[in-house]
Amino acid sequence: MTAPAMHQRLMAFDARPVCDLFQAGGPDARATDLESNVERLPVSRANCSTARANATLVRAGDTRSTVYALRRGWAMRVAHLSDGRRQILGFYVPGDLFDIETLLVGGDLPASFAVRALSAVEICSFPIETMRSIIHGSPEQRARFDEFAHRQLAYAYRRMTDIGQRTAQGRMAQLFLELFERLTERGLVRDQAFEMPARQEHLADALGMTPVHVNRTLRSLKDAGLIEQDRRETHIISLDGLRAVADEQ
Amino acid sequence: MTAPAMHQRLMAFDARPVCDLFQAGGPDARATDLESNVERLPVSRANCSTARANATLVRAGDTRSTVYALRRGWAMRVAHLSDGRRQILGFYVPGDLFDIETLLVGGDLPASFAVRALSAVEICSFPIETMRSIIHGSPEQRARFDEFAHRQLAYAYRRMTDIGQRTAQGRMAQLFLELFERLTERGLVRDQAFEMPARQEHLADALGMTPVHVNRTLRSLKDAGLIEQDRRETHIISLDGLRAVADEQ
DNA sequence: CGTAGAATTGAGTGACCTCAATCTAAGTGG
DNA sequence: CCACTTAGATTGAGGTCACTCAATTCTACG
Repeated sequence: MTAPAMHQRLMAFDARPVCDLFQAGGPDARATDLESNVERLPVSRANCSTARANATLVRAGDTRSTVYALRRGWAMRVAHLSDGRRQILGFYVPGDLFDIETLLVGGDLPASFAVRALSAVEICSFPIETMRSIIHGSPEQRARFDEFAHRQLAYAYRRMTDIGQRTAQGRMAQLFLELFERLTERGLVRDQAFEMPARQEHLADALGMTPVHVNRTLRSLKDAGLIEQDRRETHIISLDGLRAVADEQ
Repeated sequence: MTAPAMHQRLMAFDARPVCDLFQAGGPDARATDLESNVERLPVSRANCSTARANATLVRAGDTRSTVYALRRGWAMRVAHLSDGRRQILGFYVPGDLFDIETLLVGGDLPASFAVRALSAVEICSFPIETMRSIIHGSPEQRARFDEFAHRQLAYAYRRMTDIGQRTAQGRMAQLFLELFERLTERGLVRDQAFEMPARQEHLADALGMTPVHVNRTLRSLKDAGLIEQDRRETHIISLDGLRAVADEQ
């Protein structure tokens, strides 16, 4: 399929629902059914695909012409160091758009950081030009996108503060609270519990600590009666307690 | 002065040169004279003001209607914790625009993080509406702004990686290299040396370490013959050596 | 000079790391 | 249905990087 033809096909279906993802998702956007927010996106299945855990979705250094929506599973933005160390810059959960920063750079600037699947994922790709025309077409869409960019920056700043200033327990609590909020917006939290495919190893790389220490930190949070973990589910027992730890440490 | 009147006055002078600040500043933008890039901005002096070191330029929680250009001195974006700890999220150097993320949020969302003067500063303020109309008026300006936002995010991600993964020496080297590059773009580097008003205390808060340890880390970099510090000047002796430390540690 | 802010240095401590072993759960093939 | 495998979680012991506290020296500036 030639590039123009693909462009045309994607423009054909109603693109508006996709852009609902831009919405920050206020209280009224909360869904009662798990993943319903994602499921109701009438996206053409043709441009959707799956990838297994650990697959590289966006390679650092590639020039990009696509943005993605994550429909199932988790993904992560990763900075790799030459000696194998890595920093997870952020997690993407179902319903998130990713690599959308591409839209911010005019030319064909290469991606600075990779995006990799954390679990098995189902993603949906859109030509950058489609997205760009959507954004440029309407001030409201533009505003949503701007707010999206602003959010990314705010999350990065908060995580930076966590890693730089907080103890292991404080960082962990902050991360759980962030995920709790984001997943709540997406309707992916039930009874203060949510599915979390991230391994202790991932938490370690996201919070700037070792897997071993993540384990001990989690234990202390469990012993304090703040959280529980069962299988792949994380349960927040005491939201207030977790907030206290997050603030103080 | 009423708000509309102020708006009108600011729209009167040629706003284009101000927006040159949006330019990333490629190799051809390099100036030979110190601060000439900043000095040649024909900005109305009427909306310029000065502040002394440590003054709060943007308070966290305030709703904002202004963006700023930094003409002299350094400023910093700061996240404050309840118990007095703080994380410096980034430094602003002469020629930088700041609090411009305001433009990203449509409503009157309050600023998430404060901006404070690091040294005595001279700043220049613009009503947000002026900036907004400039950006919306031209695709090129819009693209410059987008690239600006993208840069902010990239810097934040890099710093996060530094704090999370690198040793004290690696972080310090990375920071010096970033400042070196940015100040070079602004023509504020001469003989691989630049003026740096940031105290060890500031470096500590930016890199997630204590002032005492910053001191010892600086000493080790000096002893290794990588940098020198004299008065308020920081001199990069071995750019390659510093890069090696930055990459490996 | 005298004073205050900043930098420097020493000594002791603790949070977090490293290395390495063990345990658990969930496949997988016979 | 059960050995076998493997990824992940857990625990222990010991080391170290960076922190805390506190004293001293330097530097700028009135």
